Amino acid sequence: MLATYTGVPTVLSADLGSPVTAVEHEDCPVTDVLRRVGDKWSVLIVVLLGRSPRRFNELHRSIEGISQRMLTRTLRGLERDGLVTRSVQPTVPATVEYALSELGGSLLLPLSALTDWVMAHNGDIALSRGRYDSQREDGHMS
Amino acid sequence: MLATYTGVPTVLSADLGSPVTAVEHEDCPVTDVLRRVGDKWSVLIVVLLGRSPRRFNELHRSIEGISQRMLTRTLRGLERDGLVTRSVQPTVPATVEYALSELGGSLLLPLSALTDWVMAHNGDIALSRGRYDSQREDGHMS
DNA sequence: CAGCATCCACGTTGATACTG
DNA sequence: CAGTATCAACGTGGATGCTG
Repeated sequence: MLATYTGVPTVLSADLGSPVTAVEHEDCPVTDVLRRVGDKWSVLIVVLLGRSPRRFNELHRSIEGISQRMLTRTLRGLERDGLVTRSVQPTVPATVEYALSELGGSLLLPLSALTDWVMAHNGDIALSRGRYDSQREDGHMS
Repeated sequence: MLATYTGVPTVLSADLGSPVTAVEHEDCPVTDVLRRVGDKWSVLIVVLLGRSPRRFNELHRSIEGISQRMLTRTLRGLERDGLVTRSVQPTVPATVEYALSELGGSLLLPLSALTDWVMAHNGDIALSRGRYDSQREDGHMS
């Protein structure tokens, strides 16, 4: 089931300037997607919509703690990038359904690779943090 | 070369509360790593250290535009999580070498999955943005 | 129901100056 | 060389009130 991939990570063979310039870093499409993935709500919304399409308030109720403003903003961003589709039914009052696009669906796979890694190494990270933090608090003598 | 994986993305089968509570979202180790991956410098530093270990100022020169403060902060964060190792040579003045740990190296694979996805679909995203933006500016009539 | 507009708090990042 | 300390700017996210 788990193919233990042994090749060289492609990030290591990517062509980077030396030094990496500020513009290169800022204009890089990867940087761009990483920012999106790192924001507070995008991934959660993508995952939820990956399970089933939902209307605006349905989504709002699915996520405790998200403000209306941020739900709107995040959905607009995802829609703009083509990851999410927005369809308005001309009922009164209006009904709007959000769904994952094919592009958005394809993002779930690399996303899963990342979340699987976290679940596998989460314990190591916690241990490392524990060690690091305890070394500072008790005297941090050389 | 490219194994077209057809299984169900594991993020979709992950157990989530309904609604997802604020605490669940905040305490989730995945959320945590996503924030790190989404910050401005972490991934770049991980990739650079994945190519070769470097000293502090070496790293500083490798990345145009990063401030000394942010380089320090980012390295501390990566070290705390156990992704990067820091070794001090007792020379005068001190020499400090940073390197990717085994854990950090293992992160390069899921990271590559993500960056590969971006390189493959970058064009789609750009097109979608173009369409979205032009629809708003020219009159956005119904 | 599905938003937008406004104002505000906070966290992240950057600039600058200084140190073992 | 490899940092720390302080202050300032900016962007993200939240609260509240209003609307087609």
